[in-house]
Amino acid sequence: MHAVAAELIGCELYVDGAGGRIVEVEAYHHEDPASHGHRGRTARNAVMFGPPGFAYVYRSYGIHWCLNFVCEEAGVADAVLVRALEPLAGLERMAARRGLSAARLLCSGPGRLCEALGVTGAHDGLPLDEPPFELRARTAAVELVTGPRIGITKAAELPWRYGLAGSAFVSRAFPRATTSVTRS
DNA sequence: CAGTGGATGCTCT
DNA sequence: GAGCATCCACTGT
Repeated sequence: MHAVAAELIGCELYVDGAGGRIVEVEAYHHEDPASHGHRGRTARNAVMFGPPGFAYVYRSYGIHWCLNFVCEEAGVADAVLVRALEPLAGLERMAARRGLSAARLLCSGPGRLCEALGVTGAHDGLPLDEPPFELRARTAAVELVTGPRIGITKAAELPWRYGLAGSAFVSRAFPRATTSVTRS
């Protein structure tokens, strides 16, 4: 799961052609109290318990949608929350859906990103390697930043938030940033 | 800038 | 009935 999180930074994600480079994600482990999968399978999190490579989409605070990548084999509810993208394609459609034009704010947050890409509960359980999704692996090594996850109360100290070092499109700056370089 | 509070709906206790 | 893996507008410096 951490390997998947680190691997996703720098990849490109599109939904119906709109999207960009993944610059921020968070890892959620099945034994992690902050994870939706921690308390066992329910109607909402059922997709987390399925095979990897599928989208787990849930409603957040009654208002926003959040998109996760399911990791690990079926039965192990690990997932990676996609928190921010650097917009690269479909800028006009994303701006229209967000009611904004500032590229900076189009996809810099899990709720914003889903609104910009048009991701909703209808995408829950869909495979991420087939339309409307498109996922492109990165072609070069990237420099990673890690830090505590955002907006949670349980296990808030775990440094399981991953970012692309120096990106202006992360949802929030990484405090006390420690960096590391991945392989491509 | 930083900090606060409201919107809003669904899931789980 | 509480508690959210959020965002935005508004306040006061």
